[in-house]
Amino acid sequence: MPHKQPPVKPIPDIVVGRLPFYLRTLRSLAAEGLEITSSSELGDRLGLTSAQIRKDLSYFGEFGKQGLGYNISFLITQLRRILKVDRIWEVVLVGAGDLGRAIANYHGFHDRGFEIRFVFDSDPAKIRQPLSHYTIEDMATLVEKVRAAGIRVAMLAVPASAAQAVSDLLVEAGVQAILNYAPTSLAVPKGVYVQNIDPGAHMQRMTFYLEV
Amino acid sequence: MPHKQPPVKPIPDIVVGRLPFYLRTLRSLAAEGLEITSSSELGDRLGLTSAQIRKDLSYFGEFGKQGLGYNISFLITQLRRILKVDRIWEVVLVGAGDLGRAIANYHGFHDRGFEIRFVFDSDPAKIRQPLSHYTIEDMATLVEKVRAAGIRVAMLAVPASAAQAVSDLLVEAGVQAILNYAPTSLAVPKGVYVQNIDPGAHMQRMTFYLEV
DNA sequence: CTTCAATTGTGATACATTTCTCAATTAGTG
DNA sequence: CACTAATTGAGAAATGTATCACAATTGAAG
Repeated sequence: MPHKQPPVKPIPDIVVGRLPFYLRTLRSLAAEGLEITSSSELGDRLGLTSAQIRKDLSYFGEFGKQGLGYNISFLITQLRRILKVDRIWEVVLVGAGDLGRAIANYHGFHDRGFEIRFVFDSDPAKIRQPLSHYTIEDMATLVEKVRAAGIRVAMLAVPASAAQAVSDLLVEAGVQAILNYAPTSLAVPKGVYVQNIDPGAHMQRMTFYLEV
Repeated sequence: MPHKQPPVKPIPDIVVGRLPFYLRTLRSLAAEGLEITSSSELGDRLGLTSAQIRKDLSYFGEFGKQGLGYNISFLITQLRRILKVDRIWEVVLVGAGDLGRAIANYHGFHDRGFEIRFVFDSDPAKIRQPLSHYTIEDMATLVEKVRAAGIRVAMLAVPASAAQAVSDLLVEAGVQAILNYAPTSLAVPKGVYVQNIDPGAHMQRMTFYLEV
């Protein structure tokens, strides 16, 4: 009945990648007023098999009760701890174009463990202008400010042509995790994690399957 | 020396998912004025092994020349054909909030095979307002208009709470591919493809790896 | 108190994906 | 024309991931 402690073996990255979706689904179940769920209910909601969900969770411990299922709020707590979002990470947003603006105005990150602390842009016409409840700052001051604040997580919403240069600045400033919205590959040193968001790539992945 | 014809065996979806990134990288090489590349150059740019790139491409034919590499513009042509983006797909965008606005203003989709044809929202304050060079239309008219236009691809940029209902409308209208920006799982019938974009999930995937 | 239905966690198995390796081919060089 | 260096395509091997299947456990019902 005691649940085992943290990772003993390396966790497959593909498993890590599913955990945020488990967490998201659990929160939505909680919001519906449920207290208990099962691997098959989660699987149905997520389009995965129940076995996969149980196996994934088993990398981290024993969170369920045989015959009963999982206590939703307990599992939420565990997943938040595992993903290290049982705290708020300060984030730097670079790029105050349409996308940067949408990101700055989006209030869904806070619940998931993130809070934008700075917004930078290099366009003189934007610097010192307000954006959401931030003030856009000069990208020339990025390294010092980000480093001084100890920020380790960034969102990159600049044009592809500028992305690598900005990425280099972020790394120089001590950033270790970059969510890259620019449709280009970033070269970063070991120890820096990059996740890419490329809607065009997703679109093209779908058209492959459409009969013409 | 002849290159083989289209898929003879089922192509792993994970391979399909990488092709858009190969295409993106090839276009960027072409933009740099290069005419020839190799699997190792592509691999370096993409952070993949050369063997993986050769193996992936080999599902579709023989596009390279031993000793020489790949002709960039030829490979671009082939990938565009394979991904069926050697044409323009008309797309319906649902949701004219900050994100919908950013999507409507983004001009990067056209080059990759997509053109927004309609923008819908349900907010009376937005209906009939201009957005980029579109006019926001009443979501109540979505099914008829999308069906009449024969549109098969959608982008969904509405709040999570509305996403499933809108998805149902899109499916009813004949849409077969949905790029879902809402942080919720969609239930769709077989034959409808969904790709999810969830920046929060990407962020949480990265924090897992950060030492505290 | 026994039986039952539900459900977990996990070892074993099956399946999928990546990497390795190398024969074959190519263009360039002397 | 022979040699060399570069590079592909693909079978074989290695690795990684998902599914299966079932003992163990739980709470509820009778």
